[in-house]
Amino acid sequence: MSLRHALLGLLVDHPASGYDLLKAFDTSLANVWPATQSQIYGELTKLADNGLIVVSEQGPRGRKEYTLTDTGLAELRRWLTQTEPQRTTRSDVLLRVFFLGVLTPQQARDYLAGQAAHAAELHANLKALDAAIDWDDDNLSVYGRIALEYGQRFAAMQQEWAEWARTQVRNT
Amino acid sequence: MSLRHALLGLLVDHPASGYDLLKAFDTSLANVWPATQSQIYGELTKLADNGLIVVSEQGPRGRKEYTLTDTGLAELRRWLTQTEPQRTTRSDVLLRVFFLGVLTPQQARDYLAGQAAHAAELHANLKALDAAIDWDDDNLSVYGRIALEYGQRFAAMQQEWAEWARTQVRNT
DNA sequence: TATCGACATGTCAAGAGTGGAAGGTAGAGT
DNA sequence: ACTCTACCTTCCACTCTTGACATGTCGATA
Repeated sequence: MSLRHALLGLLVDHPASGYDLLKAFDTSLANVWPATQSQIYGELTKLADNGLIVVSEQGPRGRKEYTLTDTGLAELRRWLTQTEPQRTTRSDVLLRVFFLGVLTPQQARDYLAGQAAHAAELHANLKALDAAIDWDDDNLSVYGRIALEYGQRFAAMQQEWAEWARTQVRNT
Repeated sequence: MSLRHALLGLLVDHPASGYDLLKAFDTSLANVWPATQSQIYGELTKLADNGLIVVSEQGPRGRKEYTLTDTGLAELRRWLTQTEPQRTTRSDVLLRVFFLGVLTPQQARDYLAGQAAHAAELHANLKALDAAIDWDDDNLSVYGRIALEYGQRFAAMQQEWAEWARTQVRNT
């Protein structure tokens, strides 16, 4: 249900087409709320049907540019302030940990080492990204920076945890 | 699909009915891979159709106890060693951060403060749970402990991040 | 001028996940 | 004897998500 609001949020700053939004999902939002093309186009149609956005301009190649309506902005604000974020997350990585007992200790350690390596790589990438961006004082920068910081802390935590976990697996 | 393998994993130690498994999902696995009753019963039927589990005993009240087959155990091992965990997670909490700019700085800080409080509460609960459990040296204990440690570190990280983030939001 | 890559949207099938209704039994306590 | 609770399963309707297929146009460049 958040996809709807993610689209509204992206349309706050400037109108955009489904194609534009698709790219936004593939880049900046990819690590937070991935979405496919079919989902985005479908949701945009529904959003327009419900009057939360409108087609403000038609471009070449059938391009339809959507603009947020007042109703849409109000709905976005309502979502942010009146509803609780859903905190039920699924972690495939962690789920597997519960069942590592069916493998040999060596295999279990390999798995954890793999996760540590993956987290380390992600951390390095995010750090580089952070350094590469020229952060301003505007809203987008402030909140983008906060989100990126989350990613970095999360990756660091995962790496440390996986490395620690590896040492906990003894040859029984 | 991970639900399938979660069920196989739970059946490794001992046979269980859908009802038993439902309770397992509601308690220990709730924070890692939540699942509803409809999903579990449906998946068990499919698993049995495919020979990964078998009905080993019929009890009172239509109770069907499932046991893992050799094929099922092999599939679980294959999943753990041959397939990569899916790392695409969705975070509603973080998604909202991207759009806090449409609120007033005060509202944004309130949101972050709420997340910090929530994480603090979760951390305290997990810490208490950790202290309450009498950890052994067996596999279940080792990997259960590792998973719980993840939860604690994650909660702590979220709390620290949210508190830090709150200080980043200035009155512009 | 031909063609290729980026632009741009639509649709469909299948699987995953949610929430609830419906139906029924065994056993424990009053 | 009665009733209540916990036990136990099946089915359904709906939404969300994925992945693939289909279709076509604009603009640059060789």
